[in-house]
Amino acid sequence: MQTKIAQYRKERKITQEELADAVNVTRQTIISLESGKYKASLVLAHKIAQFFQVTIEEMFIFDKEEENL
Amino acid sequence: MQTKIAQYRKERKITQEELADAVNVTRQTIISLESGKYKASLVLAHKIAQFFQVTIEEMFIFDKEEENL
DNA sequence: AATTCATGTATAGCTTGCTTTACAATTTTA
DNA sequence: TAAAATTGTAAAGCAAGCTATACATGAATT
Repeated sequence: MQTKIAQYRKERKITQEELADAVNVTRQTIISLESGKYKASLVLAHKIAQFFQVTIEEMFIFDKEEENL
Repeated sequence: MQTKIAQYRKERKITQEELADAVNVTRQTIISLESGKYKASLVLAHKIAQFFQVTIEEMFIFDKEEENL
């Protein structure tokens, strides 16, 4: 899974810490998500997408093993 | 968090087992999601939403503690 | 009434998301 | 260039998602 978190964050000139605070997780969590170390939970994904005013599907890009069809 | 999994599943006359097989988890997992025992992972949420041809946001309803605003 | 199908409960165990802390490296700014 | 801000790495530990298995209940069909 890839995410556009870093991209959107930089576009809007928001630091990892600001984002972390906004969605109520630690900076470590943001770093790990951005670097692909692990995947966000559904609720966190929702919070992040909402913060950037986009849908979850727009923010997180699933790859083929993660699809059904 | 609430989900429309059971609702959509019944509407389309799909059994828990069929859904479980379709998204590659056990029936237990579907039961637990439907009964609110725990929340789906992002990838599983995506698979389920995709199976029913809806967005994640349409399938999963977040409550206020899970929002930012 | 007996069988079958769909749903539900319970539990032990593995994996992974997330936290916390501490420290290192890189970039920015004064 | 020195200080400050931002990003990164590492590791131990807790909590939660998910599996696997086994058994119970209820509805539907014959």
